[in-house]
Amino acid sequence: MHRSVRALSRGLALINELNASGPSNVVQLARRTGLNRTTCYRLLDTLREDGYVTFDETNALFGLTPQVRTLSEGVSSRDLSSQAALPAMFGLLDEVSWPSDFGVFELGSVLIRESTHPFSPFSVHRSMVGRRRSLVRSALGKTILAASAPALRREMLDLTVSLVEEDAALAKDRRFVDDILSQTKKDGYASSVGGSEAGISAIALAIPGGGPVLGSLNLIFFSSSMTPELAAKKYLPSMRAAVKEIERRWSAANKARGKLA
Amino acid sequence: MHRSVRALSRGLALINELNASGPSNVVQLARRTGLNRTTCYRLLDTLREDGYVTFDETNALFGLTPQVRTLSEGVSSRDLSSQAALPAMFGLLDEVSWPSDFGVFELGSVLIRESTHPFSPFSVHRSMVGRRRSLVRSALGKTILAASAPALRREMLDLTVSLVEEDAALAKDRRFVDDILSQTKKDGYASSVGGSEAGISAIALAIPGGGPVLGSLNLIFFSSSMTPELAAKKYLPSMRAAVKEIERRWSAANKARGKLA
DNA sequence: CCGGACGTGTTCGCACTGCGAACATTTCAC
DNA sequence: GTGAAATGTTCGCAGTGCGAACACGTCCGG
Repeated sequence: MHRSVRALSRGLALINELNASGPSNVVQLARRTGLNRTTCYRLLDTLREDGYVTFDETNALFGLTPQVRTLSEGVSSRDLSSQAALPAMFGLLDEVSWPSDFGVFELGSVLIRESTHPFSPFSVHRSMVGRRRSLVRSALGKTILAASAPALRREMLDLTVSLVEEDAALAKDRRFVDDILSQTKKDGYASSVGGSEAGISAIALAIPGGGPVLGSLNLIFFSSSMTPELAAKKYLPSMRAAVKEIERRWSAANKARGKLA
Repeated sequence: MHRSVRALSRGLALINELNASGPSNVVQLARRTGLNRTTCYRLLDTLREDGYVTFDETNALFGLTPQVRTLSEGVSSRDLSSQAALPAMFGLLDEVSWPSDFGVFELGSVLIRESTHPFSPFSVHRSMVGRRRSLVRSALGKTILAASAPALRREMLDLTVSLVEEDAALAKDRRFVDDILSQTKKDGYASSVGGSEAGISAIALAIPGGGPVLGSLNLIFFSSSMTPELAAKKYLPSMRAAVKEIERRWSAANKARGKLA
């Protein structure tokens, strides 16, 4: 068995933090990552030498350079669902201005695969892709649950119970889950208010895609600017169109793949 | 002075390699990064524990997970020019199917900021963002040169001479540079055949954006499928429309920014 | 059938890397 | 003008991370 390399984990945590919070000074970074301040200096210097980080001398701020994208850029090309989703999400962003995320079920929660957060004038977050949302509390998760066949749904909930500690109780609560299902089916969409973060609401649609549900698409907005009901009234048609387009691209991509194989 | 942390640099090199080449076995990774094989195991195990890497046991292949995008996703949101470019590039991809890159001049060469490579059915490369192209040999670079005012152009070339060893001779060659300018101005676009990679051609347009040139946009295609002249005939109108849209979004974004400041 | 080329996975002792307490200095609020 | 909170640097030592070496499976050509 190989031991793990502490210095690498720590360096990546730093990049993560810089990415999530933007340019920061050393003390902030040290506090938020829990690292010793000197250790931060050393790691940041390394990242700077390698071209991933810049240092603004006048304000003593460290920030990421576009080069960090050499670490991840190729990943999405392997993922057909994301490839299908992102172009449609840009279309949606053009129409409604609010950001949206595309997520898939994985290991008991929803993994966000693509996002137009960085491109929306109303975005609060910097980084969404790779983060997770609750299966039973987020709009993204609830709509996937409601769109799945009962047997598959059971499996998903079981996974949540065993893998996601903070959702285990809710996922076991039959009543709670049934309420999600009936509410979502009645409305035709799922919603959440202040779920992942105070002041932020979302509505979401599942992407059926033929077989087992592909994933789901949400739309994020400020709770103060409108209720989920109003958002649904204004934006559901656009979202439905986006879902349709994702399904179209998805099946087109699959067909192209079939030819190769 | 802080010394640098070798383990971190090595780990990042591994991610880079995985990103550029896709899932690989340990020996390939060790060879390509120049690391000891055991060191690779140790670093990869660390990355796996942290969720950045998966291991396919049956084929003994290591690959990146979508989580690596938590390292970089937020970066583009700070960069207005990229924010303006990507949506337009998706539109272009929809029309022509060939991938394109958006690049800006930096430190004597062109830094690729956005790319639709991962989304094109014809893409050869996995990862383009963050890589660099020659100022004097790539289509992307030549069109920026031709679109810049003489004084600025001189400065750019000087930077290239002093910072980019392999281009220094060409950048100093007055005749060579003049040829680039007259050719590009005559055609209305710049091109390259097999410049960065054998069998790959490109044509490119500058994005003026009012003041000093914003950057440039290229279109990539197989040299065997058509000549640059033919590509220009077929695709220049679409590219020009994309350039227009980028400029539009750019000035809109700047206006919005002005209001905040 | 056997050697040797090439792959995977693991062990372990030691050197040197990376750690962080401690110190010097500046900035700023009150 | 004084204290609280930054930034930036030094340096001796613990222990992390290193990689040579080992064990094993598989494929291929002579």
